[in-house]
Amino acid sequence: MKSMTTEIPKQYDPAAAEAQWFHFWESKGYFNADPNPAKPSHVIMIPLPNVTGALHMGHALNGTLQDLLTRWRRMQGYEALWMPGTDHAGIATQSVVEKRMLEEEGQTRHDIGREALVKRIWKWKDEYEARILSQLKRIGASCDWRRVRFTLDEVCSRAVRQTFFKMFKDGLIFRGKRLVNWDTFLQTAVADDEVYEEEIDGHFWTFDYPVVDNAGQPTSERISFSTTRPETMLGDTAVCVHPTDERYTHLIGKHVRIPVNGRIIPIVADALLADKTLGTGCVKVTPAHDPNDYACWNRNKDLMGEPINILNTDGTLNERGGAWQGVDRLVARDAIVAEMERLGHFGKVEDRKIPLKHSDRSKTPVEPYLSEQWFVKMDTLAQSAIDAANDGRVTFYPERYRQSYLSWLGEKRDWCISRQLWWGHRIPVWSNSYDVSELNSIRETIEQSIQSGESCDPSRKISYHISAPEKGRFQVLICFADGNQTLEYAFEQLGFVRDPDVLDTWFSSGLWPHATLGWPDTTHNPPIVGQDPLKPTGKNEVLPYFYPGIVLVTSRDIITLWVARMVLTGLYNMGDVPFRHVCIHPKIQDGFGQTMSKSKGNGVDPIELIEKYGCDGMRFTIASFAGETQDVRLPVGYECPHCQGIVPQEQHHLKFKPGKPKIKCAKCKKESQYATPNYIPDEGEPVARVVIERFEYGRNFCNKLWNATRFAMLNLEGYSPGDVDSGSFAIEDKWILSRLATVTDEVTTLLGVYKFDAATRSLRDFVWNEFCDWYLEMLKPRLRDESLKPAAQRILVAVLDTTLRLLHPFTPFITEELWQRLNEIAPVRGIPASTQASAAIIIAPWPTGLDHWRDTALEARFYRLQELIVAVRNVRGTYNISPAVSVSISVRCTEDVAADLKQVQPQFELLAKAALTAAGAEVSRPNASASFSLGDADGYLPLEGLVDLQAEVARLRKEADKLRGFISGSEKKLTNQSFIDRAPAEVVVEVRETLAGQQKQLASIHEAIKQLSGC
RNA sequence: GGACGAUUAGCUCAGUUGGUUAGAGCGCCACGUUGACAUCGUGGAGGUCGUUGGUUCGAGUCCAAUAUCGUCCA
Repeated sequence: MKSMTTEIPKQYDPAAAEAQWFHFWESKGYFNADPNPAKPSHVIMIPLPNVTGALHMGHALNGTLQDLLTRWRRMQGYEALWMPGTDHAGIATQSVVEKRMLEEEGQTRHDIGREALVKRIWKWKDEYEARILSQLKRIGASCDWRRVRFTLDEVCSRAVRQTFFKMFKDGLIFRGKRLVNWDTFLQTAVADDEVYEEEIDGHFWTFDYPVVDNAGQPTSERISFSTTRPETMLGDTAVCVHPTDERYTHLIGKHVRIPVNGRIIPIVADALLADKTLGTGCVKVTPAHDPNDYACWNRNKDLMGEPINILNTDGTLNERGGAWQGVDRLVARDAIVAEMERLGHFGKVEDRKIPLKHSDRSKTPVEPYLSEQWFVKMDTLAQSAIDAANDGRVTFYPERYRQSYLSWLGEKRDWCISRQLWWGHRIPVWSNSYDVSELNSIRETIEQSIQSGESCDPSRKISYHISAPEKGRFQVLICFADGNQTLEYAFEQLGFVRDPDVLDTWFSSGLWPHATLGWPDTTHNPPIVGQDPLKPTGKNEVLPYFYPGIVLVTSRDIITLWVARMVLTGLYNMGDVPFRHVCIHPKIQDGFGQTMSKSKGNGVDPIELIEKYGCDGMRFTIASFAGETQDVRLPVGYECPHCQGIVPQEQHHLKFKPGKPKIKCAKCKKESQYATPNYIPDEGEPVARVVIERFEYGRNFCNKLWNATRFAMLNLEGYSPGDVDSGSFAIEDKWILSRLATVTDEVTTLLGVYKFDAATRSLRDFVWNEFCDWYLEMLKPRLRDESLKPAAQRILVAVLDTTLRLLHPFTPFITEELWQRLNEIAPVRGIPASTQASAAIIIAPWPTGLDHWRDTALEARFYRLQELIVAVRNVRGTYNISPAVSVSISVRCTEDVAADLKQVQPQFELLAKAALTAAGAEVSRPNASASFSLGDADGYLPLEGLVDLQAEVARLRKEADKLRGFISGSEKKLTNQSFIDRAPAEVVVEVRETLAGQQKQLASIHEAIKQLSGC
């Protein structure tokens, strides 16, 4: 047993502990959560990371907080489930894979086809999912790994299919037109977050259109407008002026003729689109190719007629282009300018910088393009989610984020759910069109098919919609519920074709909270890795036990995209919200205030920091960031591989440059390659690795904790468990127990409202500034005294035990390591009565019921002692007295303070290297002594030969000056009649008392100055 | 353009309902390797709280305006 204590190394080795204990926890099944009627459940659904790439520090923060909460609740006795998984992330992933394919093989998706592309993306997904999950494990994530899900897996797919079917049947899904960002190079729509804006050199042309009379003949008037895209005039459906623009009011309702194609279009008034103060005040309206124009068209549909699409998918003009059909839009642009000039409708042209949206994938300009899309009707769904936040079923932390959630939902804009991609959940709708004469026969065919086959309830397998006839034809849309492949095939034989589009990624991730629990399956529990075949339960016990969850932990940018969708789909499918709390945490930025992201190339891999600072050090630091207000800025550095000097990251280091740029160390002047997501360093080449010095905060804290425990263990020789009579507690025992009780209460409360930063500070201050700096120091003499040692050991072990448990959610690995070591030396511990400690800290109970230790009066008394000791140290510092030299001190003070002082007399030597010679009201000032005053206690240090009279007087005068400042502030208040009259009585009393104390203190200092100066 | 947040010590950040002349970590200065810890200890220097105006007996804290930065939505 004794050998154990001497083996403990001086420094904590994070890598060893991390490898050992993660495996231990997982193999013991401590992460697993299963329905258990004896316990309340606590559920957190991970904000599923995209499989596009590896995780960065933003994810590490998110994961750390969820793990912290999960471990905390688990210790509190909850059946704590943290559900892991990843998102297929439609366009993002497909685009990464396509890009790589193009770079490495020169192939596009059209070269290899849908099936082959999807197969490749699955391969990519497998690789990155594995990487992501292993990163999460490295940060200590105590997810129930048996339950890991993927949005395209069987379980999630069933939920998607069922939700779509239900919505289709309920009439919530419809087809509609919408402007999308069209990539003419890749010939696909791209999402808003896949485009970036870039200024290009362009032109700003001014033309005019002739106003025509009712017969379509030109009048003498013309109306001028300017544009950067003249070719779109082929698709104009109106020109627009401001309704109060006097230049044009007489023209509103009249028409103009487009000179290049002769089409007659109306002049409309729209206050939102036209701006009197800009240019001519008149604009052309091309709803099919401009979002603002499209919005205008929506407001003025009746006046304009249908939007006119002039483009083919490859960016050439279509049949609406007339003479320019088949010509690329940019070539046509110049031709049309020339034609307008020839016809005499050209005004002028000027050069201008034009902000233009580009596709992130092809780097080519995108065209706004009107196309057919699928939508979900949002009115009632959005309202249900609004109600849930308004009536408190869903609460936001911090509260202000409720606003962005509500205002976004309040718009109730229909949700466009189709994407022209191959990677994702394919829309389960088949369509075909028929001549009106076939209407009855096709309806009959469908009805007959529904009745056929062995499937039970016909209304649950098929839902169809027949459109209103147009030009003698109508369209039939059929949505099949999951598991009707035979019917799908049968209808394909009839010529029905499945929609090629896939669903928006958020459609599936929005179902995450209930889909992962097996919904809509009511007869089986969701599958679990390692439990095969499924245990036949006859019902799904997991879903009702774990739904609804408790808290969603995420960052603010997906409140609308994801949080709102989960709430409304949860209400729609389950009839209840998916979680009660939404905890919004800060975003991680680099040293320049830019949010960390893969595309910016400024992301830092948490693994790099874990290897440098230890997982617990990383976690503790990151938890200390997670407050309610600010985002977190992390200045990054590169550690020179030659001399370990730190080169601060500069912005140019983040920009992608071809080749392998080097970084130069300012210290040793050597160059080296550096770690960046932009390239892989050469094999065997020395690399400057990423460091973030702020993480030393957590690493140092862990080392401190390690050594405090090490100290305890080195002093546990001969430890025996046993009861400790609280009557025998020394003042420092009572103090540390009172502080421990207070901190336990604080941390518990703070975690409950997701104030991780404050909880972390509270713990650090307690461990470092109270437990280590004061308590352990004061305990040293007792641990050397054989008669006092047994009780001191028991209290020390008990305090340490509780402290480790409080820290476990923050720093799981080091606390488990120390707990296990403590279990070998002191398995039975606790005060006043001792009990057998838990076999692992991860399942140890969270500290509760310590309130009876709290004693604020005692804490105040102890604070007076600390002040005294600090004052002595201050004097020592001033005179530069060597720590080897002991001084003596006498204190003039009240008898209460004297009694406390005498109790801690032995520690004075250790804490201030001062021998307390006398304490009490009768103590007088010795000659040639330095002194200090605390108001109700004055200390004297005889420093024969050490005291420099002049220096001491100067020091005291400085003190006195400072006091006078305080005093005049207090006096000023008390002589202010309005203060006396209007301030609350207790505040006035407080100021009076403060003033009295300050005056007393000043008097003591004056006395000392008087004596020293001998007058 | 709208909404929200931030602006406090050289750096990164706390500061709960307005109440002594504002705190922490890092960095800096001085001293110190005393058997838990130099990833350490002790002491110290250093901010008037972006700017302007207002409310109040009293403002870092509340209100208004303004500047700058960040984020989301247009």
